[in-house]
Amino acid sequence: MTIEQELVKKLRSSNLRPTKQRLEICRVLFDRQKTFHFTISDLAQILNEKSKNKISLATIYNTVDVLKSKGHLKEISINSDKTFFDTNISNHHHFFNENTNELTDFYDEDISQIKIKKNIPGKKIKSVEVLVKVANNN
Amino acid sequence: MTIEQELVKKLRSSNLRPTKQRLEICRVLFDRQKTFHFTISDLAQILNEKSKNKISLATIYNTVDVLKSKGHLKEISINSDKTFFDTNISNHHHFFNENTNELTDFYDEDISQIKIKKNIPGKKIKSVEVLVKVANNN
DNA sequence: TTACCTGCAAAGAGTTTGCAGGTAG
DNA sequence: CTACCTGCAAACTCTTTGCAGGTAA
Repeated sequence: MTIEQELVKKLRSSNLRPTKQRLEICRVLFDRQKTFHFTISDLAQILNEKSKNKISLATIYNTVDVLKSKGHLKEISINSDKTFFDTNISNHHHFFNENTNELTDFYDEDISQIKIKKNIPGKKIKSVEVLVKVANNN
Repeated sequence: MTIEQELVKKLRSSNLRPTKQRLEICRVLFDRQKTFHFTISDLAQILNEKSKNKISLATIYNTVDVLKSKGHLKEISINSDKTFFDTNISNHHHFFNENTNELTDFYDEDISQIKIKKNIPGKKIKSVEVLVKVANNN
């Protein structure tokens, strides 16, 4: 399957018609090697630089929200004025660089096995995410 | 030391004069047995119910921000439209109940020891926080 | 008295919504 | 052709700021 076909499939599986705006958004998000951490304004800026015909913020918000609700994007739990998203939807963890506000992924193999010894009656664990905040040594 | 004196001390150590508005805020935050997780609007609502003379939102934001910057409150990393704070400033972890949006603390003793095997050159680890999302079984 | 504080309202920033015109199927 | 989609602007929510009058020390 070509990348373009995969993008169309992602959109269709989200009940979204593959319009040219949405395909452009999906290319930025998913046609890349490394996972991508972004805010809506990051994404809007990249889209504006890439193509001359600007895509409305409303369309970007709408598309990202639907992709997230369908599990193609993950929202990252970082308190910030803006909402962060991640194209890596697997269960993984983050370094948050307090000096630059940059996020870096890390995986279960980079951390000792986590076992939660306390449980909440009637509740099921949905995810376990570790956020490691780092900063310059000085 | 009486509780009232402790509140005054907290404010003074934050370079804030103990005005009646700020004392009222501090009473809600710190004069309690269990730790308190809240958003600014939670706090404002409690303050408004408690006393008839309403405290301005600006004052609440300002006071909470200073208390946080001085280490008397902690900001919790949860992606939400609102910012969450915690009166428990020790290093600890959270359950986040996706059904009710409620937070519960848990401590190092409730989780296996966490060892980060990957490190970032030139950076020092400031904190390691685990967020466990839970939801109803159905 | 002087520096700091409060409340209000206005301003900002991020996000959502309503609607008229446009496009995929 | 019809249902869905887009862009724009207005609306909304949370948070910050400016300022005139008030209060702690």
